[in-house]
Amino acid sequence: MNQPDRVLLVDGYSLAFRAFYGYPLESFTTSTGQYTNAIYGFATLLLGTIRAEQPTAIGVAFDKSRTSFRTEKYSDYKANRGATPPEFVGQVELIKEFLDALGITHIEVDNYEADDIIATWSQQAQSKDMEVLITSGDRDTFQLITDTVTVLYPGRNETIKMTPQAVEEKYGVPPQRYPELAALVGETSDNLPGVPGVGPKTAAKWLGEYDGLENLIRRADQVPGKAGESLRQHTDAVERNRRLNALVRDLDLPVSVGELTGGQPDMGAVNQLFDLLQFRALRKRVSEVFEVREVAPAREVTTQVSTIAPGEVEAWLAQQGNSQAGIEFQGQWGTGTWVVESLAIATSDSVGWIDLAAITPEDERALVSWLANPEIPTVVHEVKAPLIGLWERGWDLHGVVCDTQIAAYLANPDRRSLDLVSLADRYLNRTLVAAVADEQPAFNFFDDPAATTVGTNARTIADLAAPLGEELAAKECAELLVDVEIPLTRVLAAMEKTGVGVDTTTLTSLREQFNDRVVEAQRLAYESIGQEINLSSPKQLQVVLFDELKMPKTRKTKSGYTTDAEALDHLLATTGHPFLEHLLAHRDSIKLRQSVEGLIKATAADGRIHTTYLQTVAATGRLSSQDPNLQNIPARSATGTRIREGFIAADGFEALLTADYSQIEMRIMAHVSGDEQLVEAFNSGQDFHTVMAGHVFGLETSEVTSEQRSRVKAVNYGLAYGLSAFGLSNQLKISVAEASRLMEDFFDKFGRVRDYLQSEVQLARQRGYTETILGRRRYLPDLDSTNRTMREMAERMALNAPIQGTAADIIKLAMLKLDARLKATGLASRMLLQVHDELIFEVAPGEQESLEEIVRAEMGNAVQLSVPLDVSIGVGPTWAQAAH
DNA sequence: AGCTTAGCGA
DNA sequence: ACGTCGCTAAGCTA
Repeated sequence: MNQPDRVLLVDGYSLAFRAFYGYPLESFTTSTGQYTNAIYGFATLLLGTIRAEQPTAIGVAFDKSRTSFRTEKYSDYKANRGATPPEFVGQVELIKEFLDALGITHIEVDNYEADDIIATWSQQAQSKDMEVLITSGDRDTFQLITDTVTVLYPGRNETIKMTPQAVEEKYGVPPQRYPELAALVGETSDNLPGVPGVGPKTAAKWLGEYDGLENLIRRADQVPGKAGESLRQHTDAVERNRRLNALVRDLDLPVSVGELTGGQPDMGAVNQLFDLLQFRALRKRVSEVFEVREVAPAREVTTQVSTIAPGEVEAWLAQQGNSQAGIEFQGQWGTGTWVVESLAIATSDSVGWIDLAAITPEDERALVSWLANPEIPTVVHEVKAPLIGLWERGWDLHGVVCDTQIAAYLANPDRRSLDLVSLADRYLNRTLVAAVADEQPAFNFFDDPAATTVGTNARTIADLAAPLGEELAAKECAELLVDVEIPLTRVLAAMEKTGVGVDTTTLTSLREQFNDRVVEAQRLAYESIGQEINLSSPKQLQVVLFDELKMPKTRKTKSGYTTDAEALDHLLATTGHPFLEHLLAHRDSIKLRQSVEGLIKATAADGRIHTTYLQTVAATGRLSSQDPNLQNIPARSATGTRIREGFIAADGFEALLTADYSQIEMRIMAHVSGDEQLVEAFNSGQDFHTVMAGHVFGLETSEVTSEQRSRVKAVNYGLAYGLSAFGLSNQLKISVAEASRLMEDFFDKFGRVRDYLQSEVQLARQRGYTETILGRRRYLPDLDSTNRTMREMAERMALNAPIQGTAADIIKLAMLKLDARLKATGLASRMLLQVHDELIFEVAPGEQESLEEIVRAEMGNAVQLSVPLDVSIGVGPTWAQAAH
């Protein structure tokens, strides 16, 4: 290993503090409330220094705590320092994460300060003939300056390079005497008073005349004047100061200076961190700064990919035996089409690429039976789309033991980058070059350019199985993957492939109707303000509402005042201006028109809409639906519900059937909390919210008013979300005091619920994660955040994740059971959609009764809880009419 | 292209 | 600061 010859030593806290005060807090706050000014500034300053100084090795030292051997010797040491601002504290860990991502060493040592670490490194460096640069805002480090040791000291506008000459010039003493001067003068920032009446000038003069502090003190009686008198009276303080400001140069460090490196950024980790911190421009700086220094960048692994020629597929597959294989499919999928064009298979010792356009019938037979063989364990990344592609060909894939995307999601469901490039970087420390579309591949007659890309991905997928498997095993989520998520992928694939039927005529007519409303509302709106503005532009609306019409200001947003429906309603109530009415009507209609428009556009050639379910997005374990989102089709307003009239059963089917769990989250709450009254409320068979209200207000159910019922209902629903009295008061339009009394009444009667909620957060804080009934975890490191907003948000997540996640678990189990049951009974009816707590089916002729029975049974018995899982079912020719 | 605001669902 | 989890569309800014 090369000896570094120019080492940069950084006092971490010192630099972080300088950054904290140098960058305004208000401008550096993420949307989640995380402060980032110190991190941003730290990164900027550090990268700037690296760029300017080009060190070959870097080490960062942190103070381990506010106490050290110095405070033991002198309890007032640095005692004048105010409490560290809480906005700063939370950023230090992230700064360390940033350093980790850059591959820069940072250490701290019990009982010693960062400067002592730096002094020791500096000492070690000198015996190795290395040049040393120190970044520190503490003047104590000046004692380390020599011809080869320079301190980069932050000045007002620029960093000053403190060399021996600079110290001599500024203070009149050589660097090694600087601490003697400081001992005489005192150091207010360290709470070390010096000799009163003695400043740097006198001190420097004395040190020169008497040849150092030791001699000065020995001959103190010869020092003339008032200052001399003062010195004699404060000799003890001076000696104490000198003892305390001497840096320790022979610490036992976990990392010696020779082991420091120049850093090697892990761009995956940097990007992940910067995503979190919402930094953008800084990424480029990182790569620029480190590229200039020619740090070995990519751990690129070249994969040898063999193109399996037509006619050779069978032999090649036979050669692979039944060993575990990673598969990458290449093709086109989305909006109702799924085409697999080629695939690569990676086993432990080879990678083969097969072009499906060029295979022989014998090849195809061999490949089809290889893919369908459940005895061959296969690993795929994001298997759902290509699986449908295989089905389109009449093929199938069995034996999937791991979907690397889902596995990575289960390991940490809050992670957003689950693409292969990120996983390769994270788990294999391997850089995959993302395919660049506009790059012209060199022409090669024999090798398809797809072979290399697809083959490399297959290799990566195969290699990811082990580390992901280990992580899941350690997190006890392996069964969840194998028994639930992977089988569910097949069920979802079938639902997507089937799609849901729409009646284009109905939708088109709806679009017309909604459009008429839009036009009319717009006309009236323009009329009422005497001008034409873009009603969809919050910015233009603000001008009209607040500047021109001088309406009272609403709640603030980042760039002005909100014009959301709630605020407009309020303005309408106070001002009665007709514009607001028309504006709201316009908003409403334009939204509906757009929804219908989207559905029409999304209708595939087969007259059906094929949504895509995302299995790895929602941090709680829910599914999400995309392109189009069929999980947010209007349901609450009468007009909105009309859109559901456009969803119909296809020809050959007699109706749609919807089945949903009633109050599933409250039932889960009853089960996990074990609250007897809550359990009983569900078992009573009476209206749940009314029974609950009866308990809360101490009334017979028959005496409960609808007002009381709706209040308790709001509490019921809010509970699982970590509802606050404020939130409840807002929702019910009652005072905070009233809301908090209501919550107290509730918890008085349902004490076990309160206990459960409290213990849930406590357990999550202790373990670092929450858990659902199936062991699905969600990691919540922010439970320990020093930032209250972030911590409280994490606490609400900790309350909600087990409930929402368990509900997701339950319906996933129900879907699996239903799928199996439908197959086993040979019914032609099929499952089409999932909307969190609801499933929608297409009923085949004559099957309504048996389907209803099966659905009720499998959904109701998906798991056994201490309360029944109530399922309500509706049937009708359209989704609207199948509602109940 | 990416952010902000708004609004729909569970 | 003040209830969780999502997706989409539009306007606006860079």
